[in-house]
Amino acid sequence: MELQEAKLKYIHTWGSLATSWGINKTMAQVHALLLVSTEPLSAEDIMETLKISRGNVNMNVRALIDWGIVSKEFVVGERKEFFVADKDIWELFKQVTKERKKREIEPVLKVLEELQKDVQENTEEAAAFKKVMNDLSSVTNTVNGILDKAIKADEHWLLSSFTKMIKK
Amino acid sequence: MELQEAKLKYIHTWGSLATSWGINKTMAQVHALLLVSTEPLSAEDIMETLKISRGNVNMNVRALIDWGIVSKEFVVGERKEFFVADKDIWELFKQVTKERKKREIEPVLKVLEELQKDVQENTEEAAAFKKVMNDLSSVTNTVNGILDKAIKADEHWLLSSFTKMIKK
DNA sequence: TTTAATTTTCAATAATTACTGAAAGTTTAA
DNA sequence: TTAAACTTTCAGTAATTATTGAAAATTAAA
Repeated sequence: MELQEAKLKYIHTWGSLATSWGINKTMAQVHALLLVSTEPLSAEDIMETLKISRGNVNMNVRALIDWGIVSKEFVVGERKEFFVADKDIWELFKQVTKERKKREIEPVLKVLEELQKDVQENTEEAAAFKKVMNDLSSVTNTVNGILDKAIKADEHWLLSSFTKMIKK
Repeated sequence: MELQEAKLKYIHTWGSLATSWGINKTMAQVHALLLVSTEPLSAEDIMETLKISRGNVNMNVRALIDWGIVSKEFVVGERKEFFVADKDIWELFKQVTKERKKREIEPVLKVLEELQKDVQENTEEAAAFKKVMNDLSSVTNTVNGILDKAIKADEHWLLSSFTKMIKK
């Protein structure tokens, strides 16, 4: 397979996979494009390669910057902005984890705790409900703690720790 | 807060949170409803509580069964079907993890490996591309392995192993 | 069998989400 | 300054995804 063909295949595959992860297709494609680019790309470059509008590029690049996985880069002699994606995949994983944790897990914990606290009733049914809320909190907290450690870890450490843990 | 009110609040909150996880809102609400029900529920019960159509109930209950987190239950003297959700939250977490792994992670690995293999070119650019694909595979494989262990673990073991690991 | 109860399917439609493109806003070079 | 280059915004529209509801299929009691 030609390199360019492989790059495009990666970009398009990534776009469709993203959908199942609850991530906007175009956002995933823009990120994929920047990830396999050797050079920083301008809005025009992205528009042309992905065949999307300027507005769409702007919105999605902005979202990627907001997620902390793409940054602006200045190119000498050029007035317009260029964008790059960090090529360190472990960093990428950690950053995405950090953001999803903040956006998608922490709000869950808040609601679960609130619901347990607010029910005063002392019936058996209320106890069962509180237990479910409590168990949900407990599992979510465990996962959250593990993700916290992953975010702070370097890849090698994480891998080796898990290997040890798993062998036990 | 009244117990019934709290249950409804949980059901609705869960529905909106699900959206950000790439999960259908109604599917999440049906599951939440079954999770906080003390009794098995019929399609009618679900229709009334969530104010949705019979077709919608049927499709989403079916999907939940397919995910392995809801099951049919027969009620003596009743001809129609009733549904229940397993109340063990750790089991729920493992089952969801298992399914998402199968549906959303394993296909990624397949594509990444394919793309590395298929590029013959020996330029510097091709090497860079292969490195990105390889790093993506490597991180994904690590995560996949961890999830595999989690799926087989019981909650207490996982929690204590992680605690030990983290303290080190 | 027949028929009534129940479940399933799926075309039509509604709701949601994403995208376009042009106008408004901002920046920088002359 | 001013004007060209560039970026941002957002109302309108397109594309996608979810839901309805009624007809078809299935099941089981009479």
